[in-house]
Amino acid sequence: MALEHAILVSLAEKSASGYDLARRFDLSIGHFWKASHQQIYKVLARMESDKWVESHLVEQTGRPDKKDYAITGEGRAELHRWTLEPTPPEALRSEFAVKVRGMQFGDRDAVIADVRNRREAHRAQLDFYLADAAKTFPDPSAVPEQLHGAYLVLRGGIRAEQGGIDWCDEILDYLGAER
Amino acid sequence: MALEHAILVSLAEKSASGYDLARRFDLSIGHFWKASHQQIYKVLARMESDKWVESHLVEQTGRPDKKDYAITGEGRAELHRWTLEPTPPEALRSEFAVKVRGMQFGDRDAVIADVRNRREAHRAQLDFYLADAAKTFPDPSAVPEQLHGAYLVLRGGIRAEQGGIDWCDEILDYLGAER
DNA sequence: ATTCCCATGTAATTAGTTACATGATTCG
DNA sequence: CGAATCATGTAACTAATTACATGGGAAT
Repeated sequence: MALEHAILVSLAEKSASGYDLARRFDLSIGHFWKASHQQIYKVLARMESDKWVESHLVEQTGRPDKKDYAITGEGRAELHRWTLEPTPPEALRSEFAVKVRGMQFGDRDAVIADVRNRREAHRAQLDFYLADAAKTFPDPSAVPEQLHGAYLVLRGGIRAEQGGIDWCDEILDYLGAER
Repeated sequence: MALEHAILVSLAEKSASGYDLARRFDLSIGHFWKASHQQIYKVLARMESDKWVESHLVEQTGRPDKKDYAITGEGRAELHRWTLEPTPPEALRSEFAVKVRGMQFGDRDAVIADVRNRREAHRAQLDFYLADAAKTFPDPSAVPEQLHGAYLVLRGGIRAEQGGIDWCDEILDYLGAER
């Protein structure tokens, strides 16, 4: 499982509560690894019993207490060990592609509407990434080394979204539909 | 679950045994929806009890008997109904992206080797797709209508692999590594 | 008044993976 | 002689989703 490692990366950058992690997974990290808060709490508990992370209770007033999780030495060692392993090819699962493939057996107009929809979603995500890039990395040639990974993943996100838009455009053009 | 619908699309194109489907999922369809034979047999059984497919036994000599599965009228109706639904955004899970993001906490050379590896895998897959496209769709402007979906998905595959190569190249260049 | 944010979880279910099992035939 | 292909499954396990649960404070 790689959710553990996504959490380790996030905690190595900065300690956080389960709730914080869930929000991070809704924002930056979640764009290439989705996880629900239920899943995160469950995995955090296992990681704590494995000594990869440790928590301490932060008492708060006016809002619920929280547990702050920090990565341990063992967690950092595991993270390092993990980068030495070759990454297995990931199992693609695109319901959208299945639908495009099967459009002859369904409603052509509905599938075209779905493609337009998807195009808009890609465009919105691209705008979000571009804004993030402009703000966080105004000068790509002057990114501090510890942010190289974050920069390159953001670049990957931008490429993926632009690629998604281009494919949707090709589909719409090919089918003679309006964009 | 969308494995059902991927199977329905495949069976709508042509009847097949579970074993045949498993091979199709290793080849064309599997490039955007992976499934193991165990999973396929399990889902086929459920689909048969739901009356989406029906099977009949084909006795063979010199090799094991098999069950040929065919889509039913109800299965076709379900497939059509499914195309009317908006496709939910899919949950991305890219362990590779997590690793790139976390490379500062690991072994830089190992991650670079992993990127090169990934680039080669994309290139091999791209070659496979390009050969398939040249053979199956020599003239993209003359694709029979019932193959439009297959053509467009293959185009999507080509775009995705090329995009993957380009991203790997950007990473290697940015890190000052040889391609 | 209602909804959103903060914060953490449990329970039940479904989906998917890994390991195991069988057995004839064909190819190198 | 050993591996690959054909063919279908079961069993055990892990991962992920969905639904449920609680409760104060802040904002509209």
